[in-house]
Amino acid sequence: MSPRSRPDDCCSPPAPVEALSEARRERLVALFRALGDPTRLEMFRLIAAQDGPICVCDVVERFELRQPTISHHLKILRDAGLVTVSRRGVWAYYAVDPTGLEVLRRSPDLLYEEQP
Amino acid sequence: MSPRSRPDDCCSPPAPVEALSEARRERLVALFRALGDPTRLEMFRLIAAQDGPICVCDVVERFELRQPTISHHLKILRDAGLVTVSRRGVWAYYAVDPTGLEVLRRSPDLLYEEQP
DNA sequence: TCAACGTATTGACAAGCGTCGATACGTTAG
DNA sequence: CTAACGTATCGACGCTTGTCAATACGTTGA
Repeated sequence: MSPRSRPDDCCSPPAPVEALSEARRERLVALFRALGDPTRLEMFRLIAAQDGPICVCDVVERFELRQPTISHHLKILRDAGLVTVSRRGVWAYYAVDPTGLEVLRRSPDLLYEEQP
Repeated sequence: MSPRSRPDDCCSPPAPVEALSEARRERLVALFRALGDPTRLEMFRLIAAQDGPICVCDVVERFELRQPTISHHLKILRDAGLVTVSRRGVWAYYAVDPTGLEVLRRSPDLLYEEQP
């Protein structure tokens, strides 16, 4: 029993929420975490603003961070499924991963319910 | 001069990207960071799944975390503009902040360009 | 073959974050 | 008024994360 009466509508049983599948939740978390850093946010915007893939060397030029740090951030964006990398010789080119972008677009709905 | 020739299209100057305003960037970062944690993601889903505001006591019941921790996460969601709180006596009720949800919905576009 | 270069990985360190117990604050029942 | 309760804040503690220097790896020009 409640040790105290509650307002009428305080604890009417809340609507049950189907938990996201482990995989889907982790995917979303990784995506949000990747964009939840100012540097990576701007980095993703830079990559997304290009017509085609952008060379890592150009990314390095745009930020006041050391090359290994840039590489580290790019890996996080890659692991989150937000960008893809392709190589031509020594050079690496990054581009937006349309799949990841689609997940981001649908994320508001994914937050509400499971999706087929 | 480059100490080495590059592939033809390696470093054609990348498209310039207008930096997000400090305020807009911080807002987005806070939003993404707030959702970039499994607990807060599920917490937001729980709140969003309700027809009306949900009592903190019900949120506490749904997670295997201590009440101060729940309160801490709710504050982060609040600061990110994702939820609002209203009080009736001792009880606190949380609900989705439509403004924050709208920012999330528009985030894919916000990533590309400044918005009026 | 070899030296120079672009990129990725490793290891280290400080700062930030998630969690907890303890406690403070405000409200309400008695 | 006072005791009990719901919620928020505080302080502390490991674990994670962002950054760097050093280094490894693979490619390419000579």
